[in-house]
Amino acid sequence: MIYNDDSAIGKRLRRLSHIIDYDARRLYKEHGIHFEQRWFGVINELMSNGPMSVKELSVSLKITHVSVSETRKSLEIKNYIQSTPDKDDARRRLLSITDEGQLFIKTISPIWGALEEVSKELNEETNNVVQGLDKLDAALTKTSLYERALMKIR
Amino acid sequence: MIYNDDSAIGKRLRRLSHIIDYDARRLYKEHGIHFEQRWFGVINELMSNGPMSVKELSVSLKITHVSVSETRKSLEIKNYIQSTPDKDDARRRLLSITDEGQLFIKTISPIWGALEEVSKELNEETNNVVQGLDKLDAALTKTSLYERALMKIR
DNA sequence: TGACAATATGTAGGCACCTACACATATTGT
DNA sequence: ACAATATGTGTAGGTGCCTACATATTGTCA
Repeated sequence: MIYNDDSAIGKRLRRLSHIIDYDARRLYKEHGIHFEQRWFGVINELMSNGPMSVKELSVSLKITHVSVSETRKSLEIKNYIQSTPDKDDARRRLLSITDEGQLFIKTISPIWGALEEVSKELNEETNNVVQGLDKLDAALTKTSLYERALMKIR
Repeated sequence: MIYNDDSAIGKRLRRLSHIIDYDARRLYKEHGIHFEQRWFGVINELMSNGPMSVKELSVSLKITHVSVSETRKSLEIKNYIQSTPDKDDARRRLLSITDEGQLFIKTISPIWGALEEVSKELNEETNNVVQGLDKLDAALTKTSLYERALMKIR
């Protein structure tokens, strides 16, 4: 008996995300730029929406507040963003891009532009794999893999 | 300017693989079984092909020998597999499943069976997302994301 | 209004993978 | 035959995400 279970999907997802992350990192590196993939979402959101809290970012990026918090820290150390306590709610910190961050964005925008084109190209070459991934996301949101498996076992 | 580059693909891949890994882990856990996702490939290969070396496993699983080596160690600690030096080549270690490993496989096979069904179900609900992922893999193998991006920049 | 629940953020530790490097053993070419 | 090279495996450390837990602040309602 040879199994070919969801790890067939999970495995592919893992492999591809690592390949893409690695190649993107290499691209920045070869251009003499230190850029961490996880920065992208936060920078992009702040760029388009202005100041946002950790929680807000975690919702729109669909990752945990913990990840956002860690990313915030690394971006703040680099001085690309800053965080100020919200006066109306002392629990929240409002993150925003610094002037240095703006400069950094200018530096990397040619790379972002290139990657965006590549993204489109790849999606075309794969018969819209993005749509398939979104369907997978929706399917799992509706009924989780855990629930689905439980039903099969019983 | 709002970018929506390959991180749009990379991000989705990362998110989905984490969701799937987490849910699968939860499934084992709730059945009182400690199972690590990374074990699946190695166990499955050894099950269907008999003893294999670290290198051979890394090739057929399309992961690095380092990952296989780490997985080997954890499976060996659990006493689910054993490794013996190859007499014809002292550099190689041949990995094989132990009797205890066989028993363990019996324990988890209902779960593997369920997950396999779920996998098929999900692939149907997503218009064959697996095919899309394989196309993405092939596209990136032919011309890497790095190369593609370089061409766009110049 | 004051205890209890909800919310926002942070820290510690885990997971599955990776590269860079180190080491031992085999293979090759002159 | 033996130095140079290739191959198999292992360790150290990194990446981006996660859960579980801790802490501080805010909101709620008897």
